[in-house]
Amino acid sequence: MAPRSDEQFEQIRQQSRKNIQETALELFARQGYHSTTISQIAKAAGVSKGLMYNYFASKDDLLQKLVEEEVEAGVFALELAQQSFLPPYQQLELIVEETIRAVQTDVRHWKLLTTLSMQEEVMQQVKELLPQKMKESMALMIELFAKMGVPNPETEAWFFGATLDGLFLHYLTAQGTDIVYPLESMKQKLLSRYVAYKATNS
Amino acid sequence: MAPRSDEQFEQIRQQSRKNIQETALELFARQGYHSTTISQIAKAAGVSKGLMYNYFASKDDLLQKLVEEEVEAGVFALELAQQSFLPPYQQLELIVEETIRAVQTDVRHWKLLTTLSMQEEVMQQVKELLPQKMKESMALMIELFAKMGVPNPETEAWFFGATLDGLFLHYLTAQGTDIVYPLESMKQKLLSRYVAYKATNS
Amino acid sequence: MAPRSDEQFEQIRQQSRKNIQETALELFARQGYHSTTISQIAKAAGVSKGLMYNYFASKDDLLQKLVEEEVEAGVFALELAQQSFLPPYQQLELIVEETIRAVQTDVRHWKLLTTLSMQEEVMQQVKELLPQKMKESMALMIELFAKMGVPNPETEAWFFGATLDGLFLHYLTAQGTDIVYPLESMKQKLLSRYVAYKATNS
Amino acid sequence: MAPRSDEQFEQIRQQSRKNIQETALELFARQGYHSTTISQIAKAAGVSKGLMYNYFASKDDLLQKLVEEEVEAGVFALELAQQSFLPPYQQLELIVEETIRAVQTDVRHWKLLTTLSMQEEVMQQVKELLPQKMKESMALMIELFAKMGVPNPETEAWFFGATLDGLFLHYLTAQGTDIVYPLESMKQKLLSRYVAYKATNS
DNA sequence: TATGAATGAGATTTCATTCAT
DNA sequence: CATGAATGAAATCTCATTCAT
Repeated sequence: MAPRSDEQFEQIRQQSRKNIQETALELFARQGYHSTTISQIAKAAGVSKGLMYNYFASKDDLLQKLVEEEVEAGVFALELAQQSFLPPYQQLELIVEETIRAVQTDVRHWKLLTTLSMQEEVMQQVKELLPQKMKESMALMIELFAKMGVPNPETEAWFFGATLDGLFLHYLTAQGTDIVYPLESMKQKLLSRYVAYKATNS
Repeated sequence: MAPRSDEQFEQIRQQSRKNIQETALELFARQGYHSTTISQIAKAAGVSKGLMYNYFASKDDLLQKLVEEEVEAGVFALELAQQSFLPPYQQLELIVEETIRAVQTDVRHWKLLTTLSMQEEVMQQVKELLPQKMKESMALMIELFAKMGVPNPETEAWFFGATLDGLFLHYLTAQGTDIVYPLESMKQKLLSRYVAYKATNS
Repeated sequence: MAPRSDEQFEQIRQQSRKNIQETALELFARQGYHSTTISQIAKAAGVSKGLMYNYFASKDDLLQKLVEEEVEAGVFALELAQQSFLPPYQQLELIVEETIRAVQTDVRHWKLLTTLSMQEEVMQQVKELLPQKMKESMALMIELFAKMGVPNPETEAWFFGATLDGLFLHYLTAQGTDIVYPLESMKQKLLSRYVAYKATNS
Repeated sequence: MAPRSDEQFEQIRQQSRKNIQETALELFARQGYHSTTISQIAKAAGVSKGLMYNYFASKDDLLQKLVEEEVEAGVFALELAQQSFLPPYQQLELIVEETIRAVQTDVRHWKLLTTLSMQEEVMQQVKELLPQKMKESMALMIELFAKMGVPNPETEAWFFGATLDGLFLHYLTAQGTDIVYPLESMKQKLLSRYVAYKATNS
C-alpha cells in the first residue's frame, strides 16, 4: 500500500538498466549494431520495447553508454599493473597477461569495440573517447618502458602497443574459423623482447 | 566475332560498374555499410537507383563484390614481393614498404575491410573469405622467414603479421585525430628485428 | 457530521486537484494539448503520474474539466456588468474594460480557449459548450443594446462581439512578436461608437 | 522503354505532391494536426505511407509547407483590391467581399490557420510568418484608409482588421452548430461605417 | 492515498527494391 | 539500357494508462 521507497525504486532502475545494457551488448557484439533491433533486445531482456526508452533516450544513446563503459574497462589492465607496484618488467608481464585474459574472456565485446573504433558513423562522443584513451594508455606505457631502461621508450611503447593489438586483431579474426591462433607463443615472443630488462634487482 | 558495338557496350558496362563500386566503397568506408543508402550511392555515382540493380543483384551483393576485390588487393604486396625474386630480407622490406604505402594511400578502403572483418553481421561469404586470405598470407610469410633462416618461422610469421596489422590498426584509429602516428619509425623498428638475417647470401 | 480528518482530506484533495489543473492549463496553453504529456504535467505539478488518475479519469477528462471552468470564467464580465445595475452605457464600458483586463491578465488561458474552439478534434462536450456560452453572451448583449436604445440591437450585439473578439484575436496573435498592439485606442474607438447613447437617462 | 522525360517526371511529382498536400490540408483542418496520422493521409490520398517522405521530410515539414502556402493566400484579397485601381471605398468593398467569399468557400482551411496561429507548439517558421503577414496587411490597409481620407488611418486600419477577423472568428465558431451567423448584415454594418467616404469622385 | 516502473498499441520514419515508361 | 516515383515491410520511438507495492 505504501509506495516503494526511493531506494527500492533506485534498485529496480539499476537492475532494469543493467539487464537492458547487458542484453544489448551481447546482441550488438553478436549481430552488429544495425542488425540488432530494439524488439530483439527487448525480447531477449524480457521487457517491453517501450521500457528501453525509460533508460536510454534512443538506440544510439544505448550504444553510446555501452561503449563508454567498455572503453573505461579497456585501460583496466594498465591501471591494475601500475597500482601493483611490481618491478617494471613484471608489470609488463601483468599487462600482457591481464589483457589476453580479458580479450579471451569477452571476445564479442572486443570485437564490438574494435569495429566501432573503425566506424566513422559512430557518434561523435565515442569518436572522441577512443583516441583519448589511446593517449592515456600510451602515456602509461611510455613511463613503464622508461623505468625499465629501454632506449627510446616512446617508440617502444607504440611498437609494443601495436603488436599487442595486432595479436588481438588476428585472434579475434581467427575466432569462429578453423584457425587456431597461437596466442600463448605470441605472448612469450612479445615478452622475450624485453626479457633483458628483467633482472633489475640482481 | 561479336560485332564491335557489343564490345563497346561491354566496355561501358565495365566502366559504369566500376564507377558504382568505387563510389560505394568510398561511402561504405566513410559512413559504414548500413548507414549508406542505395540512393546516396546512386546520386554520388551519378546514376539512377534502378541502374544499380543492373549490375548488382542487391545492396548485399554490391558489398560482396566489393570486398572480394579488396581482399584480392590485400595480398598484392606479398605476391609482388614473391615474384620479385629478391633476396628474402629485401622481400620483407618490400612487403613492409608496399603495405604501408597501400594503407597510407587508401585509408578508407582499409578501414572498411578491417571493420567488415569484425562484423559477424556481414554476409557469410565475406566471413569465409578473410580467414582464407589470412591463411594464404601466412603460408607465404612462413616460407619467407624459413628462407631467411629465422628460427621458428611459423611463430615468427604470426608475430610479424600481428605487428604489421597492429601498426595499421593504430594508424587507422589515429586518422582524423590529433595523434601523429610514427609510421616510419615503426617500420624501421619492425625491420630491425630481422636485420641480422640480411647478409645471408653474401 | 463527518470527522474533521475527512474535511482535511477533502481540502487537500481540492488543493491537489487545483494544482494539477492550473499546471495543466499553463502547459496546454504554452505547448498545445497534444504536445503536453501527462509526465510533464505531473512533474511540473510535483505529483506522481499515478496520482493524476485519482483526480481525472484521463487526459481528455482533464482537458474537459479545465475548459468547463475556463468557459464559465469567460462570461464573468458580462454577468458582473449585469449585476452592477449601472446605466446601460456604463455597463458596456465595464464589459469592455473587464474583458480587456481579463485577457491581458491571462493571455495563455485565452489562447487555449480560442485554439480549442477551433479544433474539431477536441471532445464533443467541449464543442457543445462554446456555442452555448456564445448564445448566452449574445442574449445578454442584445438586451443591453436594446436598453440603450440602439437600433437593431441584435445585429449590433453581433457586431460589437465580433469587434471585441477580433481585438483579442489580434492582441493574442501579436503577443510574443515585436508588434505593439494598440489595445487602449481600440477600446476607445469601440466605445466611441456608442457614446451617443450615453446620456439616455439624464 | 525509353525513360520518362524530365518534364514527365516533374509533372508526376507536382501531381503527387499536390495530391498529398491537399489531402493533408483537408484532414488537418477537419481533425487537427495531431489527430491526423500519416496513415490516414496516405490512405485518403490513395498512396503509400512511404511516398509522403519523397515529398516532405516529415509530418512537421508537411504542415509547414501547407501553412506557408495558406498564409500566402491570406493576403490575396488585399493585393487583388490594390491592383484593381478602383476608388478606395470600392477597394474596401472588394476586400470585404473577397475575404468573406474566401472564408465561406474554405471554412476548414481558415479554421486550421486560426488554430495554428494560436498554437505556440507550431514550428518556428510559421510563428514568424504570421506576424509578418499581419504587418504587410496592415500597411496596405493603412494606405487605403489614408487615401479615403479617414482620420487616424492607422487606428482605423487596426479597428477594421479586428472587426473583420472577429466576424470570421465568430462565423467559424458558429459553423457546425445551430447558430446561423448573420454574415451579410455584418458586412453591411462594417462597410456602412465608411460609406461617408464613398463619394470621392462626385 | 501515492508512487513511478512497466506496458503495448500505435505513431512516425526509413529504405531496399520494383516497375511502368 | 536507364529512370526515379512508388511501394511496403520493418524499424524506431511515444506516451496514456496500469498496477504492484
